Order: sequence, then C-alpha cells, then structure tokens
Amino acid sequence: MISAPTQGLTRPVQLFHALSDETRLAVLDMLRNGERCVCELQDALDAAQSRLSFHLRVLREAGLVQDRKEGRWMYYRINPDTLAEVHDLVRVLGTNPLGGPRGLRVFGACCG
Amino acid sequence: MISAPTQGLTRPVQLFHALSDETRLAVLDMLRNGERCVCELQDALDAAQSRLSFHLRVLREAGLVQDRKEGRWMYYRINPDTLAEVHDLVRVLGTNPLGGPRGLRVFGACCG
DNA sequence: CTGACGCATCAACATTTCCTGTTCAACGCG
DNA sequence: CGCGTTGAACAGGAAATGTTGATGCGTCAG
Repeated sequence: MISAPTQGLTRPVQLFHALSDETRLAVLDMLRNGERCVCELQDALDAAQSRLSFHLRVLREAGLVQDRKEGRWMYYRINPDTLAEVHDLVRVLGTNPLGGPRGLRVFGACCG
Repeated sequence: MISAPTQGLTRPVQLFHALSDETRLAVLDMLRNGERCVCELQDALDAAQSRLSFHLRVLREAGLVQDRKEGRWMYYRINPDTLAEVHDLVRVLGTNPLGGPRGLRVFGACCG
C-alpha cells in the first residue's frame, strides 16, 4: 500500500529528491562503470570538492550509494538494492490498486 | 558515452524533482484509481486550492499527468508514458554501460 | 616527525521551492 | 444576465537547498 498515513511518503520523497539533481545524477551515471574515489568524480565532473562531498552525502543518506575507505581514499559505488526500491516505487505508481480499469472513477466526491 | 553533455540530465532532473514532494506523490497515488477533478483531490488531500494547483502544474509540466476540461471541472489523470520514461531512467542507472562486472574499476584517473 | 593530500564538515551566502492570499477568466445556473 | 463556483496565475514571504571558502582530521610519503 502506498497511500499510507502521509508518513509512508517520506521515504519515496527522500529517494526522488536525491535523484533530482544534475550533479547527483552525473555521479550515479559515472558509478555505473563501477567504484570511484571522490577525486575521480571531482575531476570528471569538474565540481568543487566541498560541493561534491555535499551531494555524495545526500546520495549516501538516501542509501543510493555505499562508500568504502581505502587508505586515504573514499570509494563510492551504487547500491543496487536501493535502486530496486526506486524501481518498485515507480512501478507501483503505474498500477491500479483496485484492479479495475484505470479510467473508471470510483469515488465521486464533490463534483458530478 | 557515459556522462551525457549535461544537457541530457535536465529531463531526468525534472522528472525526479516532480516526484520528490509528498503532496505530488499523494496526488499521483490518488490518480492510480483513475481520473479525478481538482476539487476531489483538494478535498481528499486537505490542500488549499492554490497549493494544489501549484503542484498539479509541476506534475503537468513534467508530463506526469494529463488534464481534461469538462464543463467547469478539470480532470487529471496519470500519464503512463511518462511513468514508463521514469521507469527506464531508473533501470538504466542500474546497468553497466561497459558490460563488465560492476565492481571493476575501469579508469584509474587520479589515485593510485 | 612533518608536510602534503583526500575528504568530511561547518558557516555564510545565494538560490530555489513551497505556501498563503488575492486576482482573474471560464463556465453554468437561477 | 448577474452570480456563485472551479481552478489557473501572480505576488510576497518563509523555509529548504545548493554553493563557496575555511577548518579539521586521518593517512601516507619523505
């Protein structure tokens, strides 16, 4: 059930928000090739270190990426599980919870 | 090519941004049952008319919903095509463009 | 040990997004 | 026809988000 007591929508919001930024999408796009350290991303995306770190944090807190420390480098990689979570969310939005035809209006609340 | 010319990311950003709000997700969730007029949504979501209209505009401009005018009512419905577009975007993020194993670092740009 | 590097974090500022209240056009009803 | 209703659009303010530059901590190299 998606239509939870408003509470249930905050997680989807967090996920979609994390995806709603050009820099963050560019990061994810780069990570499709595999793990990268921050300096590689910084270089490729021509982003200030501080800025990139901020966006990586957003991605990390949403669970979209995972990090690994090796020596003095931090490696980031995509978290496929969270991506699957997003995938499901989108799919659910396209399904009719009542099983009926989509065009059918079920509640005629105020108008009509 | 992986990192698209920056331009190619604005459309995904628009889509994910449109989805990154509780009110807008609640609207989409309601529309899963079928078409609704604004007053129904307003009623069900307990949102001020102006506020709802703002969010509907965001959804409309992203192409996530379509509208239809009937008499003095506006009916909104989900646009499945755009939902499919989002679905694809998410799926692509989970695929390795080089076909290799995900954990393999291909470019060793800056750090040893 | 010391200095340079990699990166997270913080503070200050700029920008964007969202909400409220108001106005306006379109429509249908009495 | 005037009037109430539906809903879009605009303006102003509040709040959240993103950017920049500075600071600090851990790690490695010399």
